[in-house]
Amino acid sequence: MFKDAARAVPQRAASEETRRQILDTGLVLFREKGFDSTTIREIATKAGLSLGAAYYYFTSKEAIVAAYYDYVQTQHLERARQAFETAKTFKQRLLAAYHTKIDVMEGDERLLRALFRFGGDPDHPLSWFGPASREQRRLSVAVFEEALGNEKLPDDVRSAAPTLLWTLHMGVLLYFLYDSSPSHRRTRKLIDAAVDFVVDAKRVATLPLMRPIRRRVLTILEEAALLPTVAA
Amino acid sequence: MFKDAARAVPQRAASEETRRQILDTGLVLFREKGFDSTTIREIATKAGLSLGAAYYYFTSKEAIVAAYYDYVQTQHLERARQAFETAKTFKQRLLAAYHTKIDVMEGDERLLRALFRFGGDPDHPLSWFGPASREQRRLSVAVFEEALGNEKLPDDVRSAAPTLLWTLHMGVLLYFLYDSSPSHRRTRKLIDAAVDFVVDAKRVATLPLMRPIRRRVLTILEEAALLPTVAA
DNA sequence: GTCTATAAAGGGATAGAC
DNA sequence: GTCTATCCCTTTATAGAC
Repeated sequence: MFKDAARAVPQRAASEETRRQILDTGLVLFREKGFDSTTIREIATKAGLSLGAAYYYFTSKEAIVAAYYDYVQTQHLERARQAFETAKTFKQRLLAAYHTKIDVMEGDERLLRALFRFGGDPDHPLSWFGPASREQRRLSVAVFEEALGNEKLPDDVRSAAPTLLWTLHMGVLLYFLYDSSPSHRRTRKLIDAAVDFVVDAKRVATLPLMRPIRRRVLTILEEAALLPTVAA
Repeated sequence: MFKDAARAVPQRAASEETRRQILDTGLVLFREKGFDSTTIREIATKAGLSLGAAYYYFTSKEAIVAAYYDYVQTQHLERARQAFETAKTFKQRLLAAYHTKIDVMEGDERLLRALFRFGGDPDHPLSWFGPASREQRRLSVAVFEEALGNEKLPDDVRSAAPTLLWTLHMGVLLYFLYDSSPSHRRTRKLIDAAVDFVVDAKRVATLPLMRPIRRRVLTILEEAALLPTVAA
């Protein structure tokens, strides 16, 4: 994830091994004790390395968490695709897209909180919306693009939908982070309800009658640069 | 803002003066150099005090930024109320509520980014949604409650609206933080467009016909604990 | 209650030797 | 690639002046 997540692109297998060692150790500790309470010194020691060595592989503590999100992204795409194969309806595909994301992240809340922490600050390289994380975001949005499949949609909706679904997904993640219900039941329920809403909204928004209103809303969002621009 | 924003409730006027001195100096430096690059040592020195004195008044660096948000809150309420006095329509009141918030914060983006940074992490005392900031949030929502004025609204809408408007306001703030257009023109335009949308949405949502759908959506949000519960 | 001076623990990040 | 040493910072703590 993000610029400088790794300082070195390791050349040898041994080096790749060391990197993985630091990452895994770091994740274990982050999960156990949270982000703040875990020190790089501790990670390095537990991984059998010196402090400096850890910094050779990761430019900062955050970079370790960022690398974790790369993993989440890969996993999400993989699991979602798998689910898409058997999902018949649009609704089922949407449900799969959202639920698989939570599946991947379940158990890692403390870690994710650390990640989320830097998201709001545009100055920060780990910002959710900043230029440094563009590629990450693109991959994240792409899953929702795949979820649309070959659903018949007006052009403007098709081009806006992935970003809108991704935005909803950010909201769900935020909810997830605060959700202390057993097995994240509340998050699961919220996803189900949200997907129902999306399906309804899609039905209404794609009515020919609704085109002018829809265009007006989408134009506002485009002008605000909140959506990729549609060719007029 | 938040628990422990100030360690001491000052007793003497002189002491209040010192506190203000630290706060002001801190804000100047934060604005100039950002949050990370400013040290408490520097704040203390420039304010003509010892390091210990700074810590006597503020438990942490964040606490200084948090104190700034107290000021934003106070200013927002004051300016919004002033604008409400001359605002005739619902739309004008909404516009006032959103624009005055930006008015107060304009020029302080770097500072706000530092604040925002901790918002997403529920473990953090400065979280936007956590229990520690409950009172702050209540005050922040209250402005939007006042914006509703004596507008005629169904009970369920009236009780949900302030929180919904506040949520929109959080979105606007996020946009604001990323908005580098001159004079934040884009943010201003977005607010105008969003308020138009809200006014339309209100019109539609309060149609007697829409009651069942409205109830369904509000119930989902209530069950997700995203809204204060309405008496059935 | 307000503040100075000072020390020390602890951790992020970096420089430079090997 | 890896290590040690070091810097600088936050934060806590303490002793005492006024």
